[in-house]
Amino acid sequence: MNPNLLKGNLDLILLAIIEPAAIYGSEITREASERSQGYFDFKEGTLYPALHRLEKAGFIRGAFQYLPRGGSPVKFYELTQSGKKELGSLRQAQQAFGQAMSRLLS
Amino acid sequence: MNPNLLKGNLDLILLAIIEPAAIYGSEITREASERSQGYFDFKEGTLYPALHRLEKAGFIRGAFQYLPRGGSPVKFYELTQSGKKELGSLRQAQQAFGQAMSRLLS
DNA sequence: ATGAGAGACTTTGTATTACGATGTTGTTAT
DNA sequence: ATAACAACATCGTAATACAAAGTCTCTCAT
Repeated sequence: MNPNLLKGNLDLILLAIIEPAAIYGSEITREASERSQGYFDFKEGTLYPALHRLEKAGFIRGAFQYLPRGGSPVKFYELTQSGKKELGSLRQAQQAFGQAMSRLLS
Repeated sequence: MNPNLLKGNLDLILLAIIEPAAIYGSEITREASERSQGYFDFKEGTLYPALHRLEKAGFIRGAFQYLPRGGSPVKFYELTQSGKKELGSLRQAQQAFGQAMSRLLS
């Protein structure tokens, strides 16, 4: 996979995955891989800095929490109000870009 | 427009525009803008380095040529054989990425 | 109790790339 | 001759995916 194709789309993907319910890091990677039928496989160096970026921007909020199955606490992320707005914007931007691309390539 | 969305797609766009017939720099920008109904507006600092990169990679071949209407000679680019292959690969990669994205976002 | 191991998270450094800004060159018009 | 212009070139910067290495906390077998 061309890494550059992901640029600018990663935030959208992450926000979209977090949107329906709070979820933690590693699960995001699994979810992304599952939903895309194995196409996406986020590396740790990709995922975590991106989550931090989104949290710092105020689009998501993270909190450590213990899992029922035990083990170390994991960091659950959920969308903030501004994150929902951002998700809408990103969806729209992506659609516009896609349209422009398909017009251009046809 | 989010500049990052363009990352990884610029090469595809340029090769696709150059494919049908040899064309020079500024005209590529005009063509891209026209075909995308004004969505794309490549800056010089975006276009020319990208063309150089593609030329260096052997995907396109450039040659200065005079225009009928006079003026300074402009650099016409055309696709090489390997450039046609690359264009095919990029089209395919972009389609796969798009599919993965739509699956993930739906 | 203790050490090994695993799972989740963090951080650092690197390469790529779009882009703004500035400069250069050759041509034409005044 | 000078100015204006179009096309092309180049440099520095910021953003970002990613590989690699490290840390931390808990669990489990010995």
